[in-house]
Amino acid sequence: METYTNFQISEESWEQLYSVIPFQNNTETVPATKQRCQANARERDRTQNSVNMAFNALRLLIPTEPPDRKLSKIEILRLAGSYITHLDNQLYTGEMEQPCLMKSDEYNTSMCTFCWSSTKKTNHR
DNA sequence: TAGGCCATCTGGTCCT
DNA sequence: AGGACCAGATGGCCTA
Repeated sequence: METYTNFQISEESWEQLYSVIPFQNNTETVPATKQRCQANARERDRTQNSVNMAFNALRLLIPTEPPDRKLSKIEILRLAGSYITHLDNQLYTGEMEQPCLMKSDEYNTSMCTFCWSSTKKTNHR
């Protein structure tokens, strides 16, 4: 049994589609399928406009080296958590005099990723 | 080629 | 009832 749900179908295309797809019962199956496709479209829209935009916004707040480094979603979440910890450390230890001691896996140093990143920025000036 | 990542679909649950 | 949210499944793309 083939499925026809992997298409993005515009509202205008539905009438055309009804005549092509061999639905068993046009009065019941088609409206249900149409509802499903509408739900799919909403979900697509939600993922693109809500979830992904939120990830993009969060990404902009995370300093990396290089700054435009591509991060996956899981990396964004993990680094955001690390960054919060880093900022928390900074809050309690004062300014950048004392880099916090979280280990950076990324650079294999004893300095945390964000202290490392801001040190590199400073050195470039 | 295997593994990671992502978009999309789907059905279930919750909320208004 | 309909929409939002969520998690699991699936298939495609990319990279080491």
